Amino acid sequence: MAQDRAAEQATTAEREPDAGRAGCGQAPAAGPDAGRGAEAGSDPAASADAAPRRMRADAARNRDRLVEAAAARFAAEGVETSLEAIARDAGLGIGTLYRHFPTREHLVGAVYRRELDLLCGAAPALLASLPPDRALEAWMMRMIDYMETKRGLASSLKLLMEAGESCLFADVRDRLTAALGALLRAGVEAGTLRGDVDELDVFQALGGLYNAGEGAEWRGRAERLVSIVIGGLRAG
Amino acid sequence: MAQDRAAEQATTAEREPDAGRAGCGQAPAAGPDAGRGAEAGSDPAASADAAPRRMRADAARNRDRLVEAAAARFAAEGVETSLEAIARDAGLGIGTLYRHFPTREHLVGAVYRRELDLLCGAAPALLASLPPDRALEAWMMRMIDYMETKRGLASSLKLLMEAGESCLFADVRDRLTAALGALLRAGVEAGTLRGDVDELDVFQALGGLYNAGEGAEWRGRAERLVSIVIGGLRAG
DNA sequence: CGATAACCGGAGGCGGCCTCCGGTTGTGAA
DNA sequence: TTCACAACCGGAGGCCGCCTCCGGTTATCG
Repeated sequence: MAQDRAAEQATTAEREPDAGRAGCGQAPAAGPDAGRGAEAGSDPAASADAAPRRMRADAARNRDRLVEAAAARFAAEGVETSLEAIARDAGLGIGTLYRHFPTREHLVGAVYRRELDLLCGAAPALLASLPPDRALEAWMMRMIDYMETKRGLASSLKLLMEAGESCLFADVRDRLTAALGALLRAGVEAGTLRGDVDELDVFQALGGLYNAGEGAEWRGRAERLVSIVIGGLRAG
Repeated sequence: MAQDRAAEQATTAEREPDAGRAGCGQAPAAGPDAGRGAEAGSDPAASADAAPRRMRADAARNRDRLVEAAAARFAAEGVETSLEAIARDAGLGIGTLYRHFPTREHLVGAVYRRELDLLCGAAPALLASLPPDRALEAWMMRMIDYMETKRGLASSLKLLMEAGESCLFADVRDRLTAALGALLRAGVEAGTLRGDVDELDVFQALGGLYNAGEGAEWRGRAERLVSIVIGGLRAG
């Protein structure tokens, strides 16, 4: 089991230039924010060759179909759903799915990377317009909103938390904890949040979100959970 | 590799014909899982006989072996491990495992019920000797202790939280939330804990415990998580 | 000391995961 | 425009885990 994981990670790393790719295909504004924030720029081989080749049209189309089908299944059944079913939904073979997304995590990442990016990006604005503790609370509420509309996001976060060093998720995780850390530190400086916990602790504390009841109940539970966590983070 | 690691755990008295299981009814053979439903004794007709029959000696022995093997595997690999591997470890066929434990949850329940019972039982004593908020904190710390020594307990709790209405776990869950509720209500009456959350909210908030890092890191994270939750529950 | 109910264990059907490879097709160069 | 090749497609197949079912075995009771 463990060796399987190791093996697939290895093949992944050497095979596909796909690793950092998000929804680059459909992003019309190729501005400064487009695409890979993944590259930390410390890999000489990768940065040497900027764009090896454009993706073939059929491949891009199929990739989109897979992401779409996966999003639907993830939303309906959670992130543990069958990959073969996703391939069938997309009208493609399982082999195609595995070429585009060597692991389940890659697929999940492709589906939710945009949402998580949006969430991360929201932190500075909140911080600029609210006192830090209120900003942190607002940020968490925003997270709840996302989770409510895209139910599978919760599963994604779960994966994010559990697979600590998945190379694919590493950058998303980093950005998420960075956003959290910024909010937290601002609060500590302002004296409204306690300074003896780090962003990972907060992240962990939010872990209860991804199984906070069902349906109508969920929203209430989630909000109360956030209120508990915020309360527990206030200095005093 | 760690088959006989946690041997002592199961060699204790696991012999009782009915150590306290909540029969679900789905058992293929009426099996050893007859016995007290919830409590309140409202089904005298169904079970007919107070003492249906004593378990056959070989059956009891095999059941013990299975629990022991499962405890070892759960501790080593988490609760998602292969049931067939557990049966092999125990030197038994997969059929035997399934007769004793019709679902994975039944097996998990058999392995961890005792630990969870101990945890539940500790609440009244704590409440008698400490102010309610301190008692709640101490109770949570106790939970951490259990989790640390029997790492699989975390997986068990996870299952407990996720499978909301598993009839097997229903009674354990009820007792756990009852203990939590007692602590919480005492604190509300004393005015030291807030009254706008219920025991399930607290339970959920502790959900982050079961993936709070690894190894040495774990203890610290877990304690900080508890401190956040306790802080968030304090009135003020 | 039988009769019988309970138990044992593994074969087998099902489905998911992942790999591998022969056939197909888009793409860039001649 | 044509051609060669690289990239892509898709499914067969091996492996494994889940769960059921049933013929053979054995402990327990009358």
